[in-house]
Amino acid sequence: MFDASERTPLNGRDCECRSEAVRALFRAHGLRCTRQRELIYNTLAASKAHPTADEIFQSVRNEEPGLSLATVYNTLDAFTECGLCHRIPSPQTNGPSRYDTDTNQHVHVMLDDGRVFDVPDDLAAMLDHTLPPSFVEEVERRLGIRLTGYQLHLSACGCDKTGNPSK
Amino acid sequence: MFDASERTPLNGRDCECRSEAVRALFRAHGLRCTRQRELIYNTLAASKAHPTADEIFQSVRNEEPGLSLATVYNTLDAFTECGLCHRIPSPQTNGPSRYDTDTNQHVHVMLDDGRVFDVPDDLAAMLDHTLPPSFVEEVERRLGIRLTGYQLHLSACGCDKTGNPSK
DNA sequence: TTTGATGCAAAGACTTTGCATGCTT
DNA sequence: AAGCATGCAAAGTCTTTGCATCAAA
Repeated sequence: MFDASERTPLNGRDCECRSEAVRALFRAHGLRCTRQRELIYNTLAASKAHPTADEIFQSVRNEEPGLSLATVYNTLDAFTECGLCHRIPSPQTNGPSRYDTDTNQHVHVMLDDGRVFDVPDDLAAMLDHTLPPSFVEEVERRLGIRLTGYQLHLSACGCDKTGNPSK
Repeated sequence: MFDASERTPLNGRDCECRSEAVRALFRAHGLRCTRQRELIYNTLAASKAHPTADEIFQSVRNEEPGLSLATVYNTLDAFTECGLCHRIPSPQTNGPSRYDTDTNQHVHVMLDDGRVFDVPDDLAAMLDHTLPPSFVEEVERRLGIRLTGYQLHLSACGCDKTGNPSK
């Protein structure tokens, strides 16, 4: 989609020369355009590893040494708030949240070590992704709540070369 | 199952008179029997609200004023470790984990405010709970991991009297 | 008696917030 | 010029850990 490595080598202060597509995306979502936000967005979008706030921070810091971790958190909040990314809470206690610009419904696998993978779409298609409307209605009626979404979480551990669970 | 309110009124220091069933359960799971653990287990098992460590702490503190929050955490870890309960990580950032002695597979609804409900079994039965074996095999093969479990999480918000989403 | 559990306080991981300054609009 | 974003440090929430003491096996 937007690849951090595609940005111009004009690593300067002049924002106007930078990825107009991202800036348009920000405007469309009511976000101000700042250099920090662009870098953070590009880094997040370029990764398939569902990076943590700190991982993004470390990565962007190379190009933007003054960057603050608080800004990364604030920015990711803003993105999440306006639908530009999803926050994936950690399944571990005190584990860091992870972020994903792919806001389409998809299935995540959470590893015991905290990593998160996407299940490839062709595999996910083997599952029935739809909740029966009657189920949704009944749950809402009986629990007095309004369902807003759902997620299938697979749990897993990594494997060694022999295919046996590691760790 | 085990109801805290069913315990004998001998609220004394003599453990031998207390719920032998729970003590047997602990032994069967390789856990030492202590007054604190019994109280914590009974309180957790008596609740359907998926209480947090702190909620359990507050509740047990009435009968066991010396109880430490650290002990509650340590105990819940021990329970979780040996399969006596499940830990439900919070979907919120910095939100407290919740605990559940019902270790059967069941569907949870996570409210935006952090509460967790069980979906009644008769409703959950409307869903197909099984992952196709071919799906599991393919995921394991292509991602190089070993699937250990899965969970369907519904997201929801509470409703006001009119059935409209609240908050 | 040996080993593990408890209580306390301190530390730890992650995230948010207050406030002065600076950049966007 | 007005208002939101940034950076920094401090604070906040939840959880874990070190250590001396105590209870269970």
